Amino acid sequence: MAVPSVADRVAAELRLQLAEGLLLPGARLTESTISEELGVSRNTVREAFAELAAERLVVRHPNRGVFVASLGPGDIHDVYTVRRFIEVSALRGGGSPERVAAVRAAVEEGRAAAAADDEEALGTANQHFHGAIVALAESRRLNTIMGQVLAEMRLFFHKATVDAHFYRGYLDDNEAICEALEAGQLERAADLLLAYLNRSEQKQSAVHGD
Amino acid sequence: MAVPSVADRVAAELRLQLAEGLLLPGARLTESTISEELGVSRNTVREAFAELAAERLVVRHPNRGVFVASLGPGDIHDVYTVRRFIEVSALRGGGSPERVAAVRAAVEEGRAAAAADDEEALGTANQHFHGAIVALAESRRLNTIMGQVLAEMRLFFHKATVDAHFYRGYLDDNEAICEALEAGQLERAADLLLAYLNRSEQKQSAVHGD
DNA sequence: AATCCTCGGATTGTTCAACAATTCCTAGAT
DNA sequence: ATCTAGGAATTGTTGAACAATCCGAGGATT
Repeated sequence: MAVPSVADRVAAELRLQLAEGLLLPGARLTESTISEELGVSRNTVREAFAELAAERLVVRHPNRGVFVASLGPGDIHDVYTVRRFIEVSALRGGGSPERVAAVRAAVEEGRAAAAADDEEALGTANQHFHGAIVALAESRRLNTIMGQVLAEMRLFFHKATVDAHFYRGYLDDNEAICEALEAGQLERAADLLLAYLNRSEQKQSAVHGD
Repeated sequence: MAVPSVADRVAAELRLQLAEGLLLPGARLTESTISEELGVSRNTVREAFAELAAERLVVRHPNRGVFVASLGPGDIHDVYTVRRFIEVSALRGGGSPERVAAVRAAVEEGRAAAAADDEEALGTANQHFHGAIVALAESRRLNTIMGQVLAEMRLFFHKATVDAHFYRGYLDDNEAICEALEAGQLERAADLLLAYLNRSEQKQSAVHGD
């Protein structure tokens, strides 16, 4: 029951292609093309665009069309500001044992990916880790906000992952943060996470525009 | 230039009616009615609905229609959780003199409204106050998130404002928080705000369902 | 009387076709 | 080289149509 609407499925398909890196930032999405490509009406594509635009994955230029969102230096800082606010607060608040276990699971997922030399899996494991931190707060709204932010970041992380060992250095950070969390040293964990985010932002803005 | 699209104008009109309390939570919005009422196509109304649904002002029940969002007890707690995370972090981070001045301005706006016995204005002044706190962070994304949260709250605050002096008690809280901020006592300001939010949540969940 | 069933009526989900408005590109004129 | 005028292409919006789904009102059954 409760089959997702066609518009939702189109949006999901586009989200997938965006995450996959098939559609690069700045690329144009023409309604008619997608319409016939997916075998749906132009109007339905339009509704899907509205969804994606609300999630900031796509930008609408009136009368010009929709384009894959491309984040400038200002946006990168902005995204990290949101992450600092939400993730650090969540970590400082701690969480139930199950939620803490989920954080630990994400760390192990990262280790496994590193052992298998799977950079792709390493990246998603890292995102799971930060998602699990926000999930500590048990807030539906914060979870969706974080989900959108992570989706936004996937958009321009593709450039970064060219550097094979990009996420490698984060493994120990995650481990340390997780240990502090498990030990109940919330302030310390929060400080570690904050430092991590600051470093990550610097790296990112170094890779991208100035 | 850059005339907003018709769909945007419809969405804006509905947003207005929602904030105004003309459309109460749970009310149904039929496409055809709004369509002829505003003299636009049903398809356009549909796009407007997509916008509002993304802002959580409205919920879509598949094949049943869209309804004005109504927040249950869990949602109230959730909204306050988001506010605690974002507002407190923003306050703790301080801001530029101009942004601090904006917070002060919101406090004075509240005082003026109280002097004029205008409960309506008092409510919006209070929202300006909290908006100004988030604005300290100078983050576009945090501002829009906060805007959506405040819009969500306006939806069910109408019940509360029946009590004529509901916001009255907040005036001194805001004053104290603002003074601490101006004095650079950020931790103290953050503590005050946190206490305020906790009290406010209790009041709200007392007024609404258990 | 209460429950179940069926059948219309109404509304949503989706498509299609059309047209105005706008942008972009190109070719020609100055 | 710059400017202007067309013209093609795309978006924005409308209107109508139809299938799918939901809801309520009676009727039949126990």
